[in-house]
Amino acid sequence: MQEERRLDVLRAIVEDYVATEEPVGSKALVERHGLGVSPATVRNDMAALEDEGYITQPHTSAGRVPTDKGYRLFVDRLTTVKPMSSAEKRAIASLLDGAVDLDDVVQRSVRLLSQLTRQVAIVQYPTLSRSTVRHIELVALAPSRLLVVLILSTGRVEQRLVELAADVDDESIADLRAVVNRAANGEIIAEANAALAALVASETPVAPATQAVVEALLDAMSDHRSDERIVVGGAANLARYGDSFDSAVRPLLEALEEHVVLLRLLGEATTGEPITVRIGHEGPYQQLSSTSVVAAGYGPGEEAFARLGIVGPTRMDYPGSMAAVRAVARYVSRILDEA
Amino acid sequence: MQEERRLDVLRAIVEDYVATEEPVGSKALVERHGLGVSPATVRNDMAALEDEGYITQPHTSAGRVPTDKGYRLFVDRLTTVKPMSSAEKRAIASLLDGAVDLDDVVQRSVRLLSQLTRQVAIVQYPTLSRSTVRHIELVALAPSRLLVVLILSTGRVEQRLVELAADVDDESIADLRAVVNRAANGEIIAEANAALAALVASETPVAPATQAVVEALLDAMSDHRSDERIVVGGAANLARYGDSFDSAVRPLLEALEEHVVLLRLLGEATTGEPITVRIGHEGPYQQLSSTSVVAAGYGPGEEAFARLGIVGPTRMDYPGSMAAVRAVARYVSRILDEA
DNA sequence: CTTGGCACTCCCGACGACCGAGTGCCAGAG
DNA sequence: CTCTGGCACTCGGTCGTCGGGAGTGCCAAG
Repeated sequence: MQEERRLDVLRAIVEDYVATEEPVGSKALVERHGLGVSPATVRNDMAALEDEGYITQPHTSAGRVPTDKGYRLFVDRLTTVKPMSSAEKRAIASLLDGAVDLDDVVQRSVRLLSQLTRQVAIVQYPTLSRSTVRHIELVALAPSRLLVVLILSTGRVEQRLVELAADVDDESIADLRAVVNRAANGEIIAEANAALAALVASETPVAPATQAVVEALLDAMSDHRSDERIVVGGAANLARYGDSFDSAVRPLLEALEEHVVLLRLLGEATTGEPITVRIGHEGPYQQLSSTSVVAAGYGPGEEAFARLGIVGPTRMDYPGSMAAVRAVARYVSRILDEA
Repeated sequence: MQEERRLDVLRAIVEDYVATEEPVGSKALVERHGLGVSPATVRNDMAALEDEGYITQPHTSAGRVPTDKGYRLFVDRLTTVKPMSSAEKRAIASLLDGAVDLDDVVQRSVRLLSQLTRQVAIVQYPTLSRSTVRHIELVALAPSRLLVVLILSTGRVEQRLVELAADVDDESIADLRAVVNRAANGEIIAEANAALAALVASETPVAPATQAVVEALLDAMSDHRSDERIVVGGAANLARYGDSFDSAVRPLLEALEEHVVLLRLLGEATTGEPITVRIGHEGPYQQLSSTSVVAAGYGPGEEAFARLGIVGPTRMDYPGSMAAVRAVARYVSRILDEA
């Protein structure tokens, strides 16, 4: 009974603090939220919550502010992700539906996320590792010069230029095209990789052209650069941080330049929980101890191909952010599914 | 004679103010720079400079600060672009030489520029308009679904997905491929555009597939998005702005999100002056009246394909920035020349 | 367990004084 | 005519003081 009210108090503190950015006191709390008790009672609850480490006061005799632990409890137990309004859903759908290619999808998603949450948004390009090979095309640019084009299920296209020692005719190119497509098409990258490697190993002696093309394909598949690609947007929202410039904005601005850091922030693409929240010090970087990350995996089918999310101050609107991230992740997944 | 000393005073004021970020007074000036006159003399000169609008004082009886007009005079007449040290040149060369493709060149240039100048760097992708068509590839993803791939001489690859009303067989795809390649290969974009358009116009009746593919190609060629593509880096340097957060950082952060704004800031790629400086209010945006832009065109050959530059506070190190921008523009041009 | 009362703490903004850097002006020297 | 030293003046920034007010913790009573 009292336990329940305490949680109500914590929720009220979090909501008020997020809204006002100021430490919240017992009196203001009972006024703004309709908890039917007196300030004194709330004070007792606050003292208990402080003992348990959910809130603190910046100075003796000021209002209370949630701790990271408090936000954690709030996110885990005191809030449900509120679904987007149908108007918002329509806006999301219409904005994303106009996308013409993968780059465009990613760009639009970043923009959308940052506008919805008014925070900095991050979208990782779909990684190669879980996608499947849709088609391999060989184009003869010159008699001894092949363009190898690898088209993946996510819509990514990787290309490699191959110089051959000797000229090849159209027929053998067609043969080779058929061979590599038979080996790799429809397979996920890892399988395709193995199949192509086996192709070279089994064939004796290996034709030089086959050798060269397969090498180019393996190279294209293992290319880590596309795994690491990340797009950031909404940095202008940092301007709203107001105070706490040095403690929050500066390290975050630096982090935004380091895509490796961002990748770690987004975390691993897990198949379990659809949405992850990292609050303040829970993240891997001490300098970002006053920022939180809300992220989700996305991708066609069941498994997560890549991640997207937002970064903001620990004092942020978690329910809203979570809802936005989830919604965008779903729509993007759906679009990738259709493509 | 006195005129000359006045300009010395102005130069000293600009240099000191850029270094210290504080209004500079007559006494400090004669101490730090070796002008062999007394503070009182300098004061007279300052009064004259102020009358002419080159400097102002923030409050009565504080030091002087250069105006935009003062910076302009400084840039035009009081400074020469100092060449980079050979160590810096080597660093630039080694950093840029490792680039593997166009994307990589652009990425590295941004990073380099922002590190050299400690400002926000902007690099525009080379525009399509001057590049030539290297190859067009059609890939049947499904019987009624074609992937159109356009490969340009600059290394850019544009792709479009085309949905056809009816299925097409491999043979007609091969025919179509041959037709469009014959029309466009080796031509610069404008010519290719015209040739393809003529293709559709001459053929009667136009096959629906041809129509659709040509439309996709025209779209890809005239796609303004790749003209507008811009990469920004070094936003973390904004954190050093210190004061003037609202007046300078906020609008700049917002501008960085709007690539159209950045394009206007970089200005037109002119063949004349190799390097342009826009100081404060000289730019097209009132909100950015306390930021300056140093930019230069770059590209293979004589004519500028695209632009790159830096954006920073009006109170910035112009000689250093100009040197860095010029150096990077030259090296990038050279690399594109070789490729 | 809740509530009203009460004394206490301490942040914050206003007020005022002081200090010092910097200026403008003037009269005198070169 | 130009430069210089002197001098009075201005004014922004800093520091200490000082209430006001919001908020707290504790206690005794319901």
